[in-house]
Amino acid sequence: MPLHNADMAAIFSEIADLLEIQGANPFRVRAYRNAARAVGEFGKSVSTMIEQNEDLKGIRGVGNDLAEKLREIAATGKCGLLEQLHHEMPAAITELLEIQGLGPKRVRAIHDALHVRTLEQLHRAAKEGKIRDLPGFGEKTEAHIIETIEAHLHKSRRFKLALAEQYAQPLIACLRRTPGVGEAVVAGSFRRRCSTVGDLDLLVTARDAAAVTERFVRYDEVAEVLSSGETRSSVVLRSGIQVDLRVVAPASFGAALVYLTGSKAHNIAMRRIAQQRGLKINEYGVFRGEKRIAGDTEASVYATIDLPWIPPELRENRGELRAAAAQRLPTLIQLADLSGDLHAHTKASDGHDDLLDMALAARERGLSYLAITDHSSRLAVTHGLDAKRLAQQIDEIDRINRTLQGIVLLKGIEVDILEDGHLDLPDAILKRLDVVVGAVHSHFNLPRERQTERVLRAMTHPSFSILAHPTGRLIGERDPYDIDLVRVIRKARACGCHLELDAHPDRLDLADIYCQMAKAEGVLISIDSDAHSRFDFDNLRRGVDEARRGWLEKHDVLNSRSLDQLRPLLGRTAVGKVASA
DNA sequence: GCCGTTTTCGGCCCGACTGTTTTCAGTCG
Repeated sequence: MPLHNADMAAIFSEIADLLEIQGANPFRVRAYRNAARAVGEFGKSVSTMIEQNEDLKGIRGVGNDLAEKLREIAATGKCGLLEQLHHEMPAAITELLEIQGLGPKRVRAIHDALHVRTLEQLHRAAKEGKIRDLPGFGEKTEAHIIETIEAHLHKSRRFKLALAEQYAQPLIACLRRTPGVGEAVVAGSFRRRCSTVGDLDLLVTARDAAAVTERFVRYDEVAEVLSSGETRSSVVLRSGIQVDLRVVAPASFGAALVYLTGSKAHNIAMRRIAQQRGLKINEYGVFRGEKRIAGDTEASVYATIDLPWIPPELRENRGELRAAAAQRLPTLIQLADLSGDLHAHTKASDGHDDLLDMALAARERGLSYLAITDHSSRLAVTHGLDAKRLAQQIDEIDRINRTLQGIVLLKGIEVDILEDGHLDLPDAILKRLDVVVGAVHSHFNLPRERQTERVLRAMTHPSFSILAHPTGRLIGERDPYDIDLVRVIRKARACGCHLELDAHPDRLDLADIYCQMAKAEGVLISIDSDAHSRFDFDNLRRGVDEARRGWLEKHDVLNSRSLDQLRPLLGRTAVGKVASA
C-alpha cells in the first residue's frame, strides 16, 4: 500500500511541531514545514517517484537529508526521527498547538511543569487553576484556554468561500460608509479565491484609524472582540467566522494589500528577493534604509524587485515568482471567456427547471451553448433517465433547438460509471449524444488500484467525452476518493477526452493543483456549473476562481471554444461524424 | 535542514498585540 504525498507531508509537519516544542533550531523546523508543504502540494506521487528511482531534489525544500527520510518513509511507512521524538515527547502534544495563543514555548512549559499531554488533560488542569501559577501565565491565559478548548470541540474552522462572501460583503459595505475611509477590501485567502477560508482579512485605508476600529468592533454581528489595537483588531462574528482588520495610510495601501493577501509563503519568498537587493518589504512599503521607495499600489511593490504585478490567485509560491521574473505569467481565464456550459440538469432527473428555462437562463448569462446532462437511471434517487426517456429528451431538445435563438442545447447525459467501469446506458443511445459526461456516484471506497482502473476503463469508451468531478470530494464533508489522478490525466490525453472542473461551490473538483497538472499534460478542462436550477449558473464564477488558481488560460479550457470549435473535441464518435461530413 | 545572478558557508521575513512583566517574550498573521 503506497503512501500518499499527504501522509508524508503529515509526518514532516508533526516532526516540525515536535522539534519546535523541543526548542530546536528554528530554521531546521522551518525546513521540515517547507518540505511538508512542498510534498503535500507536489503533483506527482512521491512514492511512485521513489519506485522509479527519480531524483527527489526536484521538490523544492527537499535536500539530501529529507530525500533520504522520504525514501525511508516510503519503504517502511515510518520515520525514525519521528519515532525518536515520540519517545521524548507524547504524540498527542502537538494537538495543544491548535489552541490559539498556545505556541511551542508555552506547550513545552505546560508539559514540563504539569505533565499535560492531551487537550483533555489541559482542559482539566486549567479548570483546576493550575495554569495560572506557571511562570509567564496568568488568570487571563488560563480562562482563555478553557474557553478555547470548549469552543474548539464543536466548531468547524473553515468556511466555504461562497459562504464567507455572504458575511464579508455587508461588513465591507458598512466600513465603506464610515467617514474618512478610503479603500476597504477583503484580502487573505478570500482574495486568493481559495475554496475555503479560515478567516476574513480586511484592509482599510483611513486617516483616523481609531474611528474605523471603533466602528468595526461595534459592528452588530460581532460576537466577541479578540483584540483591538491602534491599527489592528480581530473579532469573531456570530456566524463563528473570525475577522481581522488592518488600517493603514493610503500611501501604504499597496504594500499592506500584498502583505495581507499573502500567501505567507509568497510573501516570504518576495521579501527574500528584496533582501538580496538591499531592500526591505513590510506592510508599510518597500524601504531602502529609512527611505520608502514604493507602497501605494501593489504594482509599485512588485516593480521594486523587477516583477510585474502577480494575480492574487497565483500567490502560493508555486512558481509564480519565477514565472513573473521570466515574463511568463499566464493570462488567466476569465468568466467572460466561457462560451458554454457542458454539465446541467433539468427536472427530468434531480434538477428543478425544464429544458427551455435552463436554455433561457444560460443565454441570459451570455452562453451560446448548454449541454443537458441529466443523470442515468442507476442513480435512482435522482429519478435518472433510462434509454427510452433519454431518447424522448433527445427528440425534445431537437424540437426546442429549431425555435431557440442565440443558444444551442446540446444533447448529453451524466452517465454513471459502474463499479466495473462500464457505463450505465447502452452504446446505441450514447452514440446519439453530443456529449457524454461520465461520473462516479457509488462505491467511493474501492482501493486505489480498482478505483483507478474503473475510471480508466470508462474513459476508453468511444462515446466518453468528459470525466465529471474527478475526485468526488465534497468540501468539508467528504474526502476525495482514492484515485491515481496522474494516470487519469494521462489516459485523458491518450483517449482525447477531457476532465471537468465542477464549479459547484461544494465540489470545485478538480482542485487547483490538479488543473495545473492537467494543463502541463495538455489535457483540456471543462468548467461546468453542474446547475440543478436556472439560478445555478452563478457557479461558473466559482469554477473560474479555482481554474485561475490552477494557472488555466483560455486555451486550456474546453468550453472557452465556440460551438464549431468544440464539436470535433467532444468524443471520438463526434470526431468520426465530422470526418465523414 | 536548505540553498546560491555575490555565496558550498552563513545566512534564513517582518511587525502588531497581549499578558505578564517592569522592559519583553510569546504568539500570530
